[in-house]
Amino acid sequence: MEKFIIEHKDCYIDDDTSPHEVCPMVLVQKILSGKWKILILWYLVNGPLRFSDIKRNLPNVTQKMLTNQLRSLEEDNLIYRKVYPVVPPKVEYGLTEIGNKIIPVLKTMHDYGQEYISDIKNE
Amino acid sequence: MEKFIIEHKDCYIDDDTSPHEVCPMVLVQKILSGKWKILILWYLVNGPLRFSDIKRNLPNVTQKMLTNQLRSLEEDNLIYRKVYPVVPPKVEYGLTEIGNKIIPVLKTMHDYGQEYISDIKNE
DNA sequence: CTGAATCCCTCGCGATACTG
DNA sequence: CAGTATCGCGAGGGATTCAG
Repeated sequence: MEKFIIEHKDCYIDDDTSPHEVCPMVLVQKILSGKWKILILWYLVNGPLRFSDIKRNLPNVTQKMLTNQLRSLEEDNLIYRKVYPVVPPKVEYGLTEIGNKIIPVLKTMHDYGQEYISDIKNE
Repeated sequence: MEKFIIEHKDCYIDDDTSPHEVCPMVLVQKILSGKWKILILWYLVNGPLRFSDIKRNLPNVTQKMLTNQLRSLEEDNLIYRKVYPVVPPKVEYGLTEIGNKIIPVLKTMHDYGQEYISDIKNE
């Protein structure tokens, strides 16, 4: 919970009894904030991938940003990072247990995105 | 679709047949990017609210930012803005039709947030 | 009450180059 | 292949003031 010292006053939506409680929505907002986070997660749904695999499918991300976002997701325990001591280096990223639990969120997002697109087109 | 001229190359996840197609996940990412968006939407789930009502429950947001985020959500057609010609001014914000469709996403997010919190606590 | 207008600054993000 | 290291820009965000 280190990173998520969230002031309860950030959000009065969940009228939690205890003060200084974490608001779930604020938490999710923080976890998913970042230009490439949900795309990375979405891409890992089908199984672990190597760094280059992820990068290949997110052509507009720079190495720095990809590393950055992966580290952040790793800190939040959504993904794991496994280094194979081989040469050339091989690093694998995959969803953790708690990372897998976010899949429904991603799926719902994807459904909404498609619905949004078709709704707009039909105007 | 004005705002969402999304290069297909941003995302190879949905292997759409047509090039320059919009990736649903990129779309959702753009729609929800912003520090207060999902909190505002989540708060409007229970019905329309006045500006001051929203502000009261998001104590750390400034007037400028709240206005800013509301305008953005309005541009994306997620919320409507209704001005009552009275004095003092009364402005009401509520979910549009396409805004209502995002509720499942918010609910799933909220569930995940709670699960995340309890999982962390049990470590 | 609900804004708009300013000023200002952090930091997210990108471009580029270098390493084991 | 999978990273670090630097530099720097610009947007996102915050504090304050003014207005209808």
